[in-house]
Amino acid sequence: MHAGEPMPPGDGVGGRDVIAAAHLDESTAASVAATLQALATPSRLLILTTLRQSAYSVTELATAIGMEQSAVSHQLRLLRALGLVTGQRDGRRIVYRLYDNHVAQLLDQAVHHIEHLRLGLRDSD
Amino acid sequence: MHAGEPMPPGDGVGGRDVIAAAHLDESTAASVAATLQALATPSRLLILTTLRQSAYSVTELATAIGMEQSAVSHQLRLLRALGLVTGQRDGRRIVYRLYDNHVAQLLDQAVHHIEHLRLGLRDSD
DNA sequence: TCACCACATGAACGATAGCTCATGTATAGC
DNA sequence: GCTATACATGAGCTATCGTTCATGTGGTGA
Repeated sequence: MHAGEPMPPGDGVGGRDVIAAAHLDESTAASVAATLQALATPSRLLILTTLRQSAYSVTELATAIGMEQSAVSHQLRLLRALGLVTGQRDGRRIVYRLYDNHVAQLLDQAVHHIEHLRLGLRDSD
Repeated sequence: MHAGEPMPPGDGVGGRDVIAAAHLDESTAASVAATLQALATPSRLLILTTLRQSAYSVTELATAIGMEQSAVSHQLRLLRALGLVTGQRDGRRIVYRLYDNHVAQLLDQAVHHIEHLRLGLRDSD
């Protein structure tokens, strides 16, 4: 008798069933959280969604987003360490792009779900 | 083998094509980032993945995860404000559960993608 | 009504994040 | 070689986060 009922959270919105985030141990939770941190800040989210359209150099990114070069570089370092983007020299520039399709999908789905969630938000309490 | 090419993001795993995180304006980026912040911390991630299995009261959650009741309550307040969980009285307890299926899917897909990403991570630089 | 339980909430504190500023490193052109 | 460009990096500052501690609020049963 935990909480009343087992209550799987499905009221039928999506219908599509992914296997599970079932039961994370603390270390997995920490590592997943660390990667999600990368998506959890406006600046990095802008960097990633910009890179999702096409590859960009650091300066191009900075101007496109409206951040300073140094700030962008710092964030790119982080994103690289997390395996979300890769950089490749081209002359004196370094062209960054998303690491692979998983990153693009993670981005898309996150934005997709969150838009739906925000639509369902009432000013209840 | 996957880091080199351009990448139209529709080809891969799911087959289901979400529209795109295409070009976020700053305010959308901020709001999406705010929601993702909720998944970006070990404690909240543990709370959410626990609630994904079934509904729990605050005290149950606290013991299950190994946090203090106050800390859990603080985080639940945040998660509630973001529309990720809902609470409902049952006697003197308040039973929390995920708000809807979008939350569950967001959780699942995030964990799923990130596990794949972490598998592809080498100790490069 | 009174004690008790479950949860919420405000204040305070240490830790961390993201930015700017200044400087270092690598490539290209002269 | 020298200079300019493009990017990386370290130090430092401020703001914010997540936690704990103490206290408030609401429901329950004697």
